[in-house]
Amino acid sequence: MRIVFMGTPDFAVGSLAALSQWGKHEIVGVVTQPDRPKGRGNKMLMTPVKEYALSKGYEVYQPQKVKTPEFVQILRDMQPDLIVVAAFGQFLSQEILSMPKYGCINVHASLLPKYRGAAPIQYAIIKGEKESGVTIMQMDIGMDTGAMLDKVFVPIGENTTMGELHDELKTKGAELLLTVIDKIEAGTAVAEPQNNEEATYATLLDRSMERIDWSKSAHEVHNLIRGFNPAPSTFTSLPNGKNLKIWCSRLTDKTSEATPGTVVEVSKRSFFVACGSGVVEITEVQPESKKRMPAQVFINGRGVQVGDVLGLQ
RNA sequence: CGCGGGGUGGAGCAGUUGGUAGCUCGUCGGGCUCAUAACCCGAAGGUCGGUGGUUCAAGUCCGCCCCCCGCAA
Repeated sequence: MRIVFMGTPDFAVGSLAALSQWGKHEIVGVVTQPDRPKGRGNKMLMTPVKEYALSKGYEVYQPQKVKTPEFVQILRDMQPDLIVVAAFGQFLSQEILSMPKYGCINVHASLLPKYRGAAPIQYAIIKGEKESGVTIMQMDIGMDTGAMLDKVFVPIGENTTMGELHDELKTKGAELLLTVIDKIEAGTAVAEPQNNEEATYATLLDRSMERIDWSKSAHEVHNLIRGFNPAPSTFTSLPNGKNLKIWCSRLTDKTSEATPGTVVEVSKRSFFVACGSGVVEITEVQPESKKRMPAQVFINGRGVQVGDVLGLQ
């Protein structure tokens, strides 16, 4: 069948690459977000999906809005039998949803109806979930509200980071996508409606969430740190007023009455910070203007001492 | 030309008003120990990012270049 793929970040590349390598169906177009100025120097950067699509020689489209009559016509000219969407970042209109013979399906990185929305992988970890997964659904006009076609489950360990979970969901999601497409083509796919009562939302991440609130519990702090690793990462402030990114932590069974944010112990390999309840061990950091480094190395350079209080500014 | 911070032995840092380059760790050798990421003794290892310049003298001052990073979008 003729497939149009819509996606933007690295997560979507997993699905596009799987379709490409599969080779069973023709990818007649790839739609992704427009290039935007990003990073130091504000250079224009293409999306990961565009980069991959170009390397495979696919036609790439980057409309500001797919809903415009102009782009809808372009889509129609592609004569898609199926539209596959993965972390695209734009809403589709009913006109587009009903265009392909087999409809539009979405690869979503959570166990719907939980964590509908933009940042499902981060939220699953921040909320301390023990399990997440990928859901493939038929799209409808709502945000991740369509009937579910299939799911794959992935366990989340105590120290699993967002990056690790992301990579696993990307792979598992891509595999699942191929089996679902087979079922759709064979007419054996079964769509199960979502229970809206159980829906939760993973709203867009907000910059202010990156600052660690040490008055929260050690579990919450640890979940935030690993949920934001490797992006956008969390930070706190040092006594000298400079910021310190916190990349990696471990839970401990220590306790402390010290003010939250206080460095209560500095060992050779890491340092320990008091939280609202419990103590977290910090194992990897990044000072301003420096590369990320193991806490051990930071300590060697006299980065922290017992008694320092983090997060005061 | 978005704003800003850095490049000093393998790593992370210090280096004051320009005048023999230090610290913590690692590495190597030796010792102690049931043992160790612990402790003790000793050793190796640096043209101070590059390039011009000022000076009797530059890691330290000035110009240009290269690389790295934080913030903002």
